[in-house]
Amino acid sequence: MARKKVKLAFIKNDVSRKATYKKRKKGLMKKLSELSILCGVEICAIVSSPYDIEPDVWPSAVGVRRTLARFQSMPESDQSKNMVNQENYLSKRIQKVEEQLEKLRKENRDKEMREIMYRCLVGEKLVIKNMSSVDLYDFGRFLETNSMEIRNKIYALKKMRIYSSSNNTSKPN
Amino acid sequence: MARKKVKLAFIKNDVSRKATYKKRKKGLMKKLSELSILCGVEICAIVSSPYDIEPDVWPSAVGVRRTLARFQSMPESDQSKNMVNQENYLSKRIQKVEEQLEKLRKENRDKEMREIMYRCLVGEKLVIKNMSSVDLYDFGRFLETNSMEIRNKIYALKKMRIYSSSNNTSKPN
DNA sequence: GCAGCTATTTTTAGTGG
DNA sequence: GCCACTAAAAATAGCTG
Repeated sequence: MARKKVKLAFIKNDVSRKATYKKRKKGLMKKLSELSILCGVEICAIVSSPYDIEPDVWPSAVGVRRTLARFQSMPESDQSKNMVNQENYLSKRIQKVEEQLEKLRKENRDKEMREIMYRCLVGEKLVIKNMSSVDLYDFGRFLETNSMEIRNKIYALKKMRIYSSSNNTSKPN
Repeated sequence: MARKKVKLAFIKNDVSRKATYKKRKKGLMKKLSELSILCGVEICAIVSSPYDIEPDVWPSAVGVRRTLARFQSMPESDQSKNMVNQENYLSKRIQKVEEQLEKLRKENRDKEMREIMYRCLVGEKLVIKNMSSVDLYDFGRFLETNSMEIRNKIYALKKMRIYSSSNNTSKPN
């Protein structure tokens, strides 16, 4: 699903088949994890491939057997309260770290916008011309939400320039 | 993953949890199908949810039993060798996210320094005066490691200013 | 509750080191 | 073979009828 659309058929090329397998297995495991965490459902999966001698199992041999047991309609229940706790604990940590990440990303974006602003003030007219459309869009939004602050800033800067240029002969060269 | 980023945590709202479950189960089944077709591997999955009385299985009850039979016929030690349990999987993700965080922090630092630089160029003399000693130290290091780039930048900026100010009457006011 | 819509996020095919 | 990157493709959260 990228760069090129692939046909839904066995990939003949050994190298790319293996590469695809590894990438997609990873993605699949992530999806399994997300579904079980988001919705609190019991899932198991087994992937037997020629690339790994042993099959990959989700979430664990025990979990698989447990879910299998239910599948075969034989009641057998909770032995892994412990695991659920760990799961909760770890997903909370992920959540926390991802929140930090998100915050930092926002800050980062803001700093970028500030840099662009200053570069404009400094006279780099090309800055905006060379921005990608996505960045331009963001910059527009940034300007909207910060217009007051920026106007004040620009005003202050102009005053400073006027002051400094009337002090020393600012005649270009 | 759309309209809004969702936190990786149990969805408390019953309605949206069910909706998410149905959408994601569909997506998961599609992914399972694609992986098995593209790479010719044997996969099975079982999803037991409170929303469906019968668990959903992929690819079919027969296929599941076949894969499971193979899985169960191997010694237990082998079964758990390749186990991808929540704990391992999630801690790997945490690790990765924390790496991203670190990278972003570095970028952030860099952007701050750039902002300071531009603010200096723009004429805000007070910037440096008001910096904390820690920041000043960092800024010094930033200047050292980027001096060449900065010198070039400043040179270019000076030329631009001269050009633009000799073009339009840059008389203050 | 469910089916369809899209803005947005996430996944991934191809690529180069 | 593995990792990081990026453009393109796919999945999906929140909405609407």
